[in-house]
Amino acid sequence: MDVVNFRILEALQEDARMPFTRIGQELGMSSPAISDRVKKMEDLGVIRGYKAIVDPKALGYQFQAMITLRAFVGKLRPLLDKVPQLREVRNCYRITGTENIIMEVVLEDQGHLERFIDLLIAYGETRTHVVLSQVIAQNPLGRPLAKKD
Amino acid sequence: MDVVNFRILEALQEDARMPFTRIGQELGMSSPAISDRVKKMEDLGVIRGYKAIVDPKALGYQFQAMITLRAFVGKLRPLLDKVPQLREVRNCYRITGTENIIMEVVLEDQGHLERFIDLLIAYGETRTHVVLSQVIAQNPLGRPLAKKD
DNA sequence: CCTGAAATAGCCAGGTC
DNA sequence: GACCTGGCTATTTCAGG
Repeated sequence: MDVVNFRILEALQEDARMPFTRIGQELGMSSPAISDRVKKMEDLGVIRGYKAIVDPKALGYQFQAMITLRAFVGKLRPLLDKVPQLREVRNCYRITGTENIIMEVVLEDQGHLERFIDLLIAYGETRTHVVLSQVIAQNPLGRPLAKKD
Repeated sequence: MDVVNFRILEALQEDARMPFTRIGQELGMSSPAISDRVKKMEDLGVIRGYKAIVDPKALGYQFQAMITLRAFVGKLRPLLDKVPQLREVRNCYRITGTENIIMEVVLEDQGHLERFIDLLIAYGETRTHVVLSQVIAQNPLGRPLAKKD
């Protein structure tokens, strides 16, 4: 993980479909060299995949929300098993603090939001924060300053 | 936005580098047809880009955290202006509720976490939740059920 | 939306430092 | 080990229908 790899990561986080030839041009390298490095980063788990970023609003999801949940005793495990089946959940984290879980969800309308919360209250006490706007979205990960290869 | 477009979105959310030829094969269409549809979805803002998904741990970020912040009076605007400059912030949302802001951050170590919180307390009251594990990561967006094209 | 051709890009040797 | 070049294959892109 030298500086070249971080330049490659930077490019691919900005546009995952950018051709290796062009990345190579900007770095003064050939495309096989880039390809080798990318494959190695994929194998090492540094690169976990490539995803299209889709706008929920454009698909008809009127609301986005952050929901924290404090699980009832014995209900955390069942919830963790349930969450992967919920299409509304885009991201879900186990966290420290009085709440156990925080998830980012997309909802089609008010009724959908209500039904979703109803579903959750079987597992714990929830707190819902409707998203007003996204200030930063998928900011690329840079090189850790403390990192000494 | 018909069912074909949603199939394409599904594929590209799973792997943004999947060739259009292969997507076309699975849908019984030619690659130019896929290309046209993708370009149209990009122009409409449905597809906002393509990003490599990078593992923070593999880069040397030891902590990930969700931080909520309740801004002091007159401090929300300055914070919103500041946030885009912070490399630690991967996502940041304005939300409803007693807190105004929630952000997802990556930190290199304990000291980094401390410095970052110190920076934030100039703007408001913070609550930090260290991420223990990510239960769901970047779950693909599906077709809204209520959507009637 | 298709086909078919042209331009690009990715990929597999083999060779160099 | 990391990189380059050359040639082959795959993919994208562009035209016309």
